[in-house]
Amino acid sequence: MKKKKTYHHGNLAESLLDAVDEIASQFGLEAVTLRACAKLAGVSPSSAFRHYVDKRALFTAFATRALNQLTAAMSAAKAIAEKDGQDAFKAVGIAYIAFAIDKPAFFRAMWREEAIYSNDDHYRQAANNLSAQLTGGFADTIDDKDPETLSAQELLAWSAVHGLANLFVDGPVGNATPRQQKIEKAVEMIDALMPAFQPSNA
Amino acid sequence: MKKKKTYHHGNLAESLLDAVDEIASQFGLEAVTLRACAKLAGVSPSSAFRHYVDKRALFTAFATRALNQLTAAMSAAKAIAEKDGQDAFKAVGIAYIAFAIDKPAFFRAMWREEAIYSNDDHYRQAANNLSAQLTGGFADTIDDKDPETLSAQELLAWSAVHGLANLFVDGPVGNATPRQQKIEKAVEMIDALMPAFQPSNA
DNA sequence: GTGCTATGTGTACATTGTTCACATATTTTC
DNA sequence: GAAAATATGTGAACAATGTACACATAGCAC
Repeated sequence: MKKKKTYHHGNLAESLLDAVDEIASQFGLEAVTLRACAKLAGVSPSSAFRHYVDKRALFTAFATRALNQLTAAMSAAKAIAEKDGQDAFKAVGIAYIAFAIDKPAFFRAMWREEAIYSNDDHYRQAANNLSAQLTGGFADTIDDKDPETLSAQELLAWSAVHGLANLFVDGPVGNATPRQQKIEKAVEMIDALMPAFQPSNA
Repeated sequence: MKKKKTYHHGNLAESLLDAVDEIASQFGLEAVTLRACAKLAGVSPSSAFRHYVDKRALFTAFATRALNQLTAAMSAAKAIAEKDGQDAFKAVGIAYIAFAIDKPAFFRAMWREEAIYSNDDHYRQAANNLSAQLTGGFADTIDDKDPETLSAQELLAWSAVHGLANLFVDGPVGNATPRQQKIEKAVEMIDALMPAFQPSNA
């Protein structure tokens, strides 16, 4: 039940992502260094390049993973809300913001345009899925859809949620505020947003 | 009319900010290196430390400057809108998003929590001013105000605008879209938001 | 002028991303 | 099952970067 002390690691690509996860969680994204990741995975620095062409490629994979985690969290929140007969969008929006609050480094990693290859296929796919999950309550199709085709209301919904998440994580809002109060602020904001989604305003 | 070839530079602190500006504009934030800035300012690398304790401090100063530029742009847009009898918030919101589109590196620099000292006094002040300028149309006081005290509607307004700006700059929205279309999208989004600000929804 | 302080220089060092020739494991092929 | 081919990990090296420090030079106070 130990590490098989084999020369080959067996699952290094994943392990490196776990290392990014670990270091980013504890010390922030800026502290994530290739060498530290390699060390955490118990492997020499240069071995990372067998699995990722770049540090940037590693970050891209990590961003993709984070996007998928957030999408899953939203999906779970939606399922619960629907079962309880509550507003699905509200639940999904709160899940989005809560994720940003709880895992700021992950949230930052998802959108670091200059530090990832944002036209990577897997990354794009994950971003599309996230977009579809968030705006799913609005459109007829929950299918995977391109963020370019969002309606004004869908774009508004995403923007508001995404914006508050960013203001909490990287902005001057709620810096010294405990988590619970931030969530309440988020609920208030989404409540204030609801009138924009009345059928009469379509 | 040349550089006075004096041993002392005379205005290095500012010149270094100009260098960040220049490099970030041309090659992005990630390309900004202390040594490159020093070279651009015509000075040795170590001299930068006489004016900024850190690279991070330099970035903080640059972020502050960028915040003030954005605040000024919003202020100008507001003045024009008021003179023309147009909706002030809409004009200010568009100015915010347009700034992000036109100067993405500057916009990113403003909110890089992990790369700046976000509790620096000047930075905080600039962020407060920006907050006040954006939400000025809502509150009774346009005075400098703490972002913590924003109402739900003010927070919604900022979140929506900030969110779309971020989606354009670092997100999957509008990647291949020409500037003008992004602006139109922004106008649509803000239009969709307006019902949330009706007095009946206060 | 003589100091005092502010500002810029040059050298040096540790850390980082990355490369490359080499070593070792795994898989394929006969 | 041996040999060949391929995949995966290693170690030493390099250039670039942020930063420290002892020193040089400028500007100012008296």
